[in-house]
Amino acid sequence: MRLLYTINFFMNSPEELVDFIQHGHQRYLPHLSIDCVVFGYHDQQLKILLLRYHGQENWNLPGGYVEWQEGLTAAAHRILSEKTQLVNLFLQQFYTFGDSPIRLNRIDIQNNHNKAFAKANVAITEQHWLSNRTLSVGYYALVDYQEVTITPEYLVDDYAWVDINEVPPLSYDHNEILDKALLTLRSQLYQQSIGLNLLPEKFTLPEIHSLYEAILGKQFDRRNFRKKMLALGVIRQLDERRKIGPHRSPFLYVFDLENSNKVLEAGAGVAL
Amino acid sequence: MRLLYTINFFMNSPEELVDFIQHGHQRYLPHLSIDCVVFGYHDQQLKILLLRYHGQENWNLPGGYVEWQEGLTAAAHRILSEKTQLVNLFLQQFYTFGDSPIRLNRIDIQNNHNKAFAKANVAITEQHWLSNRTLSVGYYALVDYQEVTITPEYLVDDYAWVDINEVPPLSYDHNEILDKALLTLRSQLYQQSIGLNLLPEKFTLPEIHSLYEAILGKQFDRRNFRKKMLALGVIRQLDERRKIGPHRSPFLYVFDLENSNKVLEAGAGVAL
DNA sequence: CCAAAAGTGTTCCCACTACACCCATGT
DNA sequence: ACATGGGTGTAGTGGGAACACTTTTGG
Repeated sequence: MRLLYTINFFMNSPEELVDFIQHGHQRYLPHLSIDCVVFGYHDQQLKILLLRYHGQENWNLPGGYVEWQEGLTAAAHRILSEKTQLVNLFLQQFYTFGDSPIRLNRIDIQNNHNKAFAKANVAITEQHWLSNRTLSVGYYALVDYQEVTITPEYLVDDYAWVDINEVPPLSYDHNEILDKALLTLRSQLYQQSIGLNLLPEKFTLPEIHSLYEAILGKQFDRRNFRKKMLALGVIRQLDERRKIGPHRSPFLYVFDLENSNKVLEAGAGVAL
Repeated sequence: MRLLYTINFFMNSPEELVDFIQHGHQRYLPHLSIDCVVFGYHDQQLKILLLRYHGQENWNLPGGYVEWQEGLTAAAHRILSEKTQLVNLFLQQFYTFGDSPIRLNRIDIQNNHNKAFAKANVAITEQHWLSNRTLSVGYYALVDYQEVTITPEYLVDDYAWVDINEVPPLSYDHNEILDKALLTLRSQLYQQSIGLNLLPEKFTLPEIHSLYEAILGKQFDRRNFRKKMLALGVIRQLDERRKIGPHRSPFLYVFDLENSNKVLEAGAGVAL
């Protein structure tokens, strides 16, 4: 059962924004952020969620800061729920970024922030906490595309789901973060119950088939794919069908959680 | 060719220690550390390097802080070279730890530090930079056990190579870090040229066979193991043998770097 | 000659691949 | 009836697992 809550937002008024800029250093750890690569699936395409902040040209991954007394994983969940209203997401840490030039040199960051935060009428100086060098912990999330309701924050001018094959240049090193997330997702595809979070509870074989093709960027034989998924025991066929218009009704399947967990334990897990 | 350099040390005098405690916050990013799990192989056992700091009962993983203008990967290499004198190590980031109680609550840390730094005669207050909440980025390293020369820092009372099956309770959440490192190592064993860094340049089949058994904690059939390694193309048999006393002389093998790289590119890489 | 360790080949089975025709449904 | 998409089985192949005897060497 997936639970959907409506949660409290983050910065949805000019006052909250100014408070964030002026007092954020009292609330958040400096030098550390979290960036989330949110994968969604729709229309046979694998997409990611991008945000564009006020005054910036480039798109960004949704991200945020860690509170002083907050666990890292908890922070990732909070940040994501602030952007998507989804909780109980599948969320996986995959790498911490601290090498690219943008993460060593703070000039561009200061510049960017000044544009983004122009709405607040508060200048971000070189000494300001937001101008600090910041390392970023990358998490990827998997969401059921149709259940996500994006409620942009005050600072977010625009958001978009974009196909992973048509991702524009992003701010900072976010393209690099995305690339690594995608690599990780692909390598973990058969070890984690990936589809569980990208598909509705009941789905058809063609649906999960297309999903795997979209994620891995290649094609699979229908018959062999079904055999493999059943042999691995990650999905189970139901005795129901779905009506899909003027065509034969496909069977419905569900993820077999008991078996999936066994598969997970067997495959040692971690990758790079 | 592996290169061994002697590098500059870190804290090898009371003066440097006091300087570190008093002025470290000017040199290092706060709230962030790096911990390294150094795997070494000897006597058919997989071991890790542990340090014990002055005044502490428990053992620690070698670790350190990131300089303000230093890349994260560079910091990991620097920290490790300060402890082992080895450079050009295989070093792999595997997870960032920020959830366990010790990483949320700074009391114990302050307490520990006061014992450890007693040598310096400088009290670590609750406001001191070393008492801050600290997240840690985990790296694991693989070293050729016989080439490592440990030169303990001033603060390090003792060091030890301990079998991974006999690891005592460590400080902070270091046992958790070790567990995750080991999981990662195991899952990446056939994708990375792991053995390259744990064995001498030329090695016998029984040697690499025992290494794999030690890492994975289970046994493999000699004949099948050889077939698999040769089929994967990661090792190549030489026309030399090694004298090993009153027994048949085993052939020597080397890693086939050309082929290993191909294998690496093929296998998507990342895991967690 | 003996003890200890290394070298080597075959069989079996399962998992993955390739491949094409029939069925169901709504218009 | 037909167009569209879904469902299904078989044969071949290659890689992994199981398995035991012979050879080398120094003492």
